[in-house]
Amino acid sequence: MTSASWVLHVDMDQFIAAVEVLRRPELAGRPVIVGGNGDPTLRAVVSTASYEARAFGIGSGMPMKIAARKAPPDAVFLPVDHAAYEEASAKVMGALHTVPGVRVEIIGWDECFLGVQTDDPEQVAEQAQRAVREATALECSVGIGDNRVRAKIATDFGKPGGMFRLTAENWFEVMGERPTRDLWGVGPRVQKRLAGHGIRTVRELADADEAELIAEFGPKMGVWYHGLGSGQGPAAVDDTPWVARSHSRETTFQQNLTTREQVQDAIRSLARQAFDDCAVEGRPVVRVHLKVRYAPFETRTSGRALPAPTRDRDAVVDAALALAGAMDAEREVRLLGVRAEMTPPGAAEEVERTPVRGRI
DNA sequence: TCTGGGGTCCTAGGACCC
DNA sequence: TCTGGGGTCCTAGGACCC
Repeated sequence: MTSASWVLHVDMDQFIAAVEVLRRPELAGRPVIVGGNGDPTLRAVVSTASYEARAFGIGSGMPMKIAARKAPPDAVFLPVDHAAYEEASAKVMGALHTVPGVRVEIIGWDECFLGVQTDDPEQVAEQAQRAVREATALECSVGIGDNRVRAKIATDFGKPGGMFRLTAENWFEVMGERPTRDLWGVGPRVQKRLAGHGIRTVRELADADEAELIAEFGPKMGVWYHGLGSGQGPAAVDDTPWVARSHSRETTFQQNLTTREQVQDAIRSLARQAFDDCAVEGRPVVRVHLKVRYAPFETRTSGRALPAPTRDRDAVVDAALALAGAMDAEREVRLLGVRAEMTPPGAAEEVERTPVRGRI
């Protein structure tokens, strides 16, 4: 007998908030909001809100000031504690590796794909949930699909703590009448551009003229979006360890920077940190990017190749400063970011890439 | 009403080469 | 009257995801 190939998407429920509640059981049942340094009067955004907080309309990505306004009196604001989440994440991924027969592809702190050959994917999903629960006392949801796109989208239908199967068989029944925005990889911009062609639902996207989509989005993304309408996507799960291509450091200033000296000092500091992150990996830096958010809210980015790959920190700092000079950093600045891009991993064996934004 | 910090990949268009 | 055609490299910027 031959068993079928399945993709499972495992997603932790309210991961960061759950980790916090785990070490402070007295917070259970209360609205918990984690973001910035925990002070909701400062410029920062919410990393995760517990389900109790979400009931008040608070969600991740929301400014902490707004969250504070919406939150009830018994809400708890906590600072982000990366080390704690990394530790919990490692335990979760370790537990998933113990599930028999699965390949694990980690795609974030609280998310991964499992690849498995089986005739009973629900049973594997249950094993995964049990393994995670026993190792960490945390809950997760599982999406089961015949490819990555369907598995990923399925997960939301299983939340919290459950599972859902989405395949070619029930795709249109489940997704057909939903807005294109519900598709993984379609954000507000693309949703709008699709609407400009009269495409509002998933089914309309599937039925759209591919040539029209290619004209709008280009040869790769046009074809990709069209396929996305019918839930098409890659099914491979790759468990080779992820290799970073770049590292960046970014800071939002509580008080806007107003002088050239302030801006240059900040860029020097950020460039050094970004360089050091690359140096830890032992790979030279080939390119520097700068992101500047001017007051009130205009953002500009720019990048420049270094004359040659370098392990010299000062060369990277100088390149960042030169970019700043070219970017009119005279104006009032509220955010700066410096990204250092490294030589590509294994530049020789360039792999065929899936054309999807973000990490699929 | 006020918008983080960490990433990846795609497209357009100009420069340059043959 | 118009100003090749194809390829590659680079910069700038856009969009998305967690």
